Formats: sequence, structure tokens, C-alpha cells
Amino acid sequence: MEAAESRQPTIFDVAAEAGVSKSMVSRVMRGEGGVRQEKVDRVLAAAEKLGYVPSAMASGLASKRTKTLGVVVRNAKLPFYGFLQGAMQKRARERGYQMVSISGVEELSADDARQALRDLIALRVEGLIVCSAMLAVEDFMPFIDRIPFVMAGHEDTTRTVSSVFCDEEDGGRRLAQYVHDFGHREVAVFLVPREYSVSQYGRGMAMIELLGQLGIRVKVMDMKGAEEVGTLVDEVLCHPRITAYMCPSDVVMLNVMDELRRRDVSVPQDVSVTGYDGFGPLASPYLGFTTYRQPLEEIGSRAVDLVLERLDGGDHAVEALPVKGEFIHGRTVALPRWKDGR
Amino acid sequence: MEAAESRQPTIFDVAAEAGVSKSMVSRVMRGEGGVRQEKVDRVLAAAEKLGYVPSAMASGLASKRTKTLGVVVRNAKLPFYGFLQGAMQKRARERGYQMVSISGVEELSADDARQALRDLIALRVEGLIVCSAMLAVEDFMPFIDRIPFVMAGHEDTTRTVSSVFCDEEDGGRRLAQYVHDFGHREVAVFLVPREYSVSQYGRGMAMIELLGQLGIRVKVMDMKGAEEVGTLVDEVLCHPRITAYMCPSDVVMLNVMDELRRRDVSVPQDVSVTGYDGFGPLASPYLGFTTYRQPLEEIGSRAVDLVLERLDGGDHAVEALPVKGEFIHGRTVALPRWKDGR
DNA sequence: CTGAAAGCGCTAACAT
DNA sequence: ATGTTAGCGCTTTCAG
Repeated sequence: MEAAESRQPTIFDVAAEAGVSKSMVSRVMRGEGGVRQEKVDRVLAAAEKLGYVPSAMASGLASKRTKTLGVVVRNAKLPFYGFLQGAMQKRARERGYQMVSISGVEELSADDARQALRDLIALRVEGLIVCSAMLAVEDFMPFIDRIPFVMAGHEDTTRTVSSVFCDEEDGGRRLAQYVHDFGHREVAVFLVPREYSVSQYGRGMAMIELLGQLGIRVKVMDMKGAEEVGTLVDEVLCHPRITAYMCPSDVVMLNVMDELRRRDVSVPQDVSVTGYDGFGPLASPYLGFTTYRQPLEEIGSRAVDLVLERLDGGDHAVEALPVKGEFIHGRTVALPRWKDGR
Repeated sequence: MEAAESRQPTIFDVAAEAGVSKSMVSRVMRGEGGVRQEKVDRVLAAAEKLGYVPSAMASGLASKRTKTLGVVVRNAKLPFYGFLQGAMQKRARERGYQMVSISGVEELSADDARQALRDLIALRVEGLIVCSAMLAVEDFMPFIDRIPFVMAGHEDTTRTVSSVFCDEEDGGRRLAQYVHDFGHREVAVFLVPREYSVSQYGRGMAMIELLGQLGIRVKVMDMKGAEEVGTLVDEVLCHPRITAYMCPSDVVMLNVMDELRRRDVSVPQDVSVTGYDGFGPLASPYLGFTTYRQPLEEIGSRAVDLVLERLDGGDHAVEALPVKGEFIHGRTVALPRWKDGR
């Protein structure tokens, strides 16, 4: 452990220090076995002394293996991706793989996403997990039969690559059923554009569909992105018979709750509100949001398993793997006013 | 863009396809200039057709440059790190560097952190940013004079490496002063152990100190980690003259708020509460937390600048760079009951 | 059990 | 302006 002169020590330096050949060092460092213990010790000591860390570039080049998985994350700021990334990292490590991620800031643009993809391919990661709907099929087409791809967190509706994602159908329906069972008969559903998020759009459509089947009047509130719900809330408030608001995410719900608060509308006394996601700070019992928890842990872990499976398993069919989440009873849904007898 | 047989195309394949030498391909791919336009086009076309992406390993090996910064993140699940990572990613890209991060799950253990560090060094990143107090000085000592290191998000109190972090002194004092100015005279400060987080401990100590100087009675509530504030809240409630609770983070504040809610204690009518962090969902006006916003954007960006500075600038002194945040007026601090005349 | 030697895919002189 | 050649640091035969 002494200060080496700026240059990073190479296998050669270690070999010299230990008085063996570089092949020996290589074997020891990779724990190949079949080496006399004495040499092992000598090499390890020398490596430690020099602070030697084998170059992943050199070894990767020579061995054509990197034992690394790459991840493209849409937006590091969103807790959703943080949780997903965490889950994947954990699973990858368990399975003996390293994981590197390149993430976007704000919203990773399509260009950024493409660049991230190229960077990861340049690193010769052995498998790729994409957590961003920003990447279109064309973007990974060139690499698709070269390296295993999996999408995590969003369904790939084009069925080009396998995907693992929250069962939006289940989530949307569970929430809708719950709202219905409480007796609400006119409901506003906040819906994001499909282009903004397939998942959020999907859960919204599931809500709308079931509510309709249950004979409930649905007012669809089309959102631009995820912000600016103020005017939409005003609009809903013009319809006094609407007693429940269903949001596409907890974050949107938070905004809605804020707008309601500013207008002195109490939740759940005056209106009921539901969210979607159920993780991170917004899942705190302090807020008591009625929501649906996405199984991020499982999504991440299965995504990793899926890439690894194709990695050593040959080619499997493209799979779409919805994972059911968990309904969270909160304190934001109650009987509608008119049933409440007030 | 046709399906290549599993093997990734090399510079050689492209050269053959374009009918030029590999040096030509190398030059074109790196945009070296001084090449006849016709050849440029031919090479680019061939590369596109084959889906060629230069191997970062091979080029890194040959050029001894990776144009990559490495980041060790403590816990991807915490929004704090997500935001920091986002800011760094952005700045790195602006400055023409790639950034790869290896993040922990839950709490990155010391061992994991060491491994992450080694992995990044193995990749021969040109600079390293550590966002985890879990790494002790010994861990990076071997590499410290080999590659630029910077800590982001926490001060390196050992003064071994440069660090960029939130000015906890300022934050703690601003909040304490605010609470004092409202007329509170007996205050509880929730304090995490120094080993858990230097930053959170630091801001807590700053609060305690200033409150003391202002003649306020301070009750220090020692926390184990960041959880389990229930019993602590009970304890504080035994002291009816304590009218304000100061928390080391918005997350802790959220827990405290929840415990208070369960006990039917209203904020800010019954007691005032302050937090710390001011980003992400918890910064929503819906919650209206009175807090101090950490300048994560600036911390991340300056951390990147700092590494890059040492990268091409030779050796500078070790710097500790506190960055001031912003006080956030919320709705969780009000006049103490006894002043309120109730 | 160990060393020598031939690459891995690319860059960087060096020629031409 | 373009081709040739010698490595970069490591793994992997292949001999011994």
C-alpha cells in the first residue's frame, strides 16, 4: 500500500514484485486454483502492496467476458427509478454480475437514451435492461440479436423485447372496484397521454373500463404531462356529483391534494382521492394515500433474472411479464357525501 | 442495420465493408478530421449498416483514456442520491464525460462500497466521486494519488479528499433562528448519531449550538438511526413546555408528523416542526414543511467540476466546499401555544 | 504446477 | 490523405 507513481500498476508490476510470471498473477487474481499456496500468498501480498486492481478493459478484451449488466434509467430523480435500480443492483450482485447504470437527468431525451445505450454497448455489457419508454424499437433493433435485452417498469407493447412490469390492469381495476364499493357513482379519472407513459395510461384505461362496466359515470380528465392539475381540478369541481378523483400516480395525487387543499376541499370528507405507486416517502402513513403499490423489488429482480436467463440459456420467446402489486388501504377514500348523510 | 451473427462487429469488419484500412475507420469514428469526405461517408455507412459500436475496452486500453467518471452512491432508493446523481450526470455530460455509477441497495455496506470502488477503478474511470460516508479513508488511500477523488454530499472531516456538501452550519442556524424568532423558548432537537450521518449530525449540532446561544432550552433527542421516533415523541410530549421539534431531515420529520397525528397533536397549532432537505415529493406545498433546501444541483455540478479540475489541472490542495442552501417557509411553524393566547 | 507466446479490438506513432 | 505497425494489460492456449 505505498504511493505508486501516478501510473496504475499492471499485472507486470505485480509479477516482478512477487517474482513470478504474469500468467501466475492472472491465475491467482482470478482465483483459478491449482496454484501452490506459497505463490498465491506472494502474489496476493504483492498486489495488496501495490494497490493493484486488474484492468477490466484489458481482461474484458482478452476474455471477451465482462460479467456486467447495463441499465438505462429514464430519470434518476424519480424515486420510481431509484427503487428499481436498487432492486436490480441487488439481484445482479446476488447472481455474480456487476451492474452499471447510465441515467437521465430530468427526462432523458430520446437522443440521450440512444447515447446511453451506445455507451453501454461500447462497454460490452453482457445484458441490457432498459427502464425508459423513450427508447423506440428502432433504437435497439441493431443490437437486439447481439445481446439480451429486457425492459423493466414498462410493458413493451410492440412485443420486440421481453418486459417485466407492474400489472396495471390489476392495479387499475382494484382501485376502481374499491371506489365503486364505497358507493361512488360519478368519478373523475385523471389520464396522462399514452406517449407520456404507457404504464400510467394503461392503469388509467383499466380504471375507466371497469368503472364503466360497473355503471359508473366517468369523467376523463386529460392531462398534458404530470403537472398543472389546477385547472383540471377546477373543472371537476364544477360537477358537484363527482365524488371521487382517481390519479395515475401518487405524485399527481399529491398535486391534486394540494389544489384541493387550496380550495378548502377536504379529503376524504368532501371528495375521495386515489393514487398509484405506493413506495418511497409518499407511502408514509402520515399521508395515508389510498393507492396501489408497485412490486418494484420483484420487477427489478425478475428483470435481471430474465436477462441472465437469455444470456446463458440461448433464445427464449419474447415474454411480457406483468407482476401484481398490492392494494393499499389509506385514509383518502370514504363514503361519498350524499351517502354520508351530510 | 442487418442482423449480424451474434459476434459484435469490429473495426476490422467495418474497414472491410467500407474498403479502407482500420486506421481510417478509427479516425472517422473519433471524428479526427483530415479525411476525405467520401471516405468518411463510406465508413459511416458501413458502421451504420453493421451496427458497429467501438469497444470502449479496446479503445480505452489503447488510448489510456476513458473519458469516464465513476460514482459510488450509498443508496439508490433515497431521493437524495437520485437527485445528486442526476445533477452529476448532467454536468459530466456537459463537460464531455461519461458517468457510470454503482449504487447500493438499502444501505451500501462498507464491503459493498469497497467493492464498488474497486469495480470503478477496474473500469479505469478517470475520476471518482463518492457519495457515501461508508467508505473510510483507508479504503481509498491506495488510489488517492492515482486518480482524482471527490466526496459529494458529505464533508470529509478527515480532510483527506476534497468535498462538496451542503452548508449544514448555515442550514441548522437558519432553521434555529427562525424557530427562535417565532418565540419558541423550549425546543426538542432530534439528533442522529454522527456515525450514521456526518451531515445530519452536523446540522443538528448547529441547531443546538445556536439555540443555546439564543438562550433557548434545548432537549436533545438521540435517535438510533432514522426510524422509530414514536417513543421519542412520547418522551417529548411529557414536557409540555417544549413547543417546537427540529428534525434532521424531511423524512424524519414525516415520521414525527405521523406520530403526532396518531396522538392527535396538531401541527402547527399545538407544536411547530421543522425538517431539512427540501427536495423531491416531500417538498410539495401540500405538505408545506418548513425546511432548508439542500443545493443538490450545485453540489453535484461542482463535484464534477472539482474532479475534472484536478484531472487536467495537476494537484490542488484539498478543499472543503460548503454550499449554502435555501430556507423554505412552510406551514409547520407558528407561534407557540402560550404566545398564541390559547 | 508454471512460464512463454499469441492475440483480444483499438489507437498512435510512423511511413508513404 | 491514408496505410502499416507496434503495443495497451490481460487471458488463454500450449509447452514443458
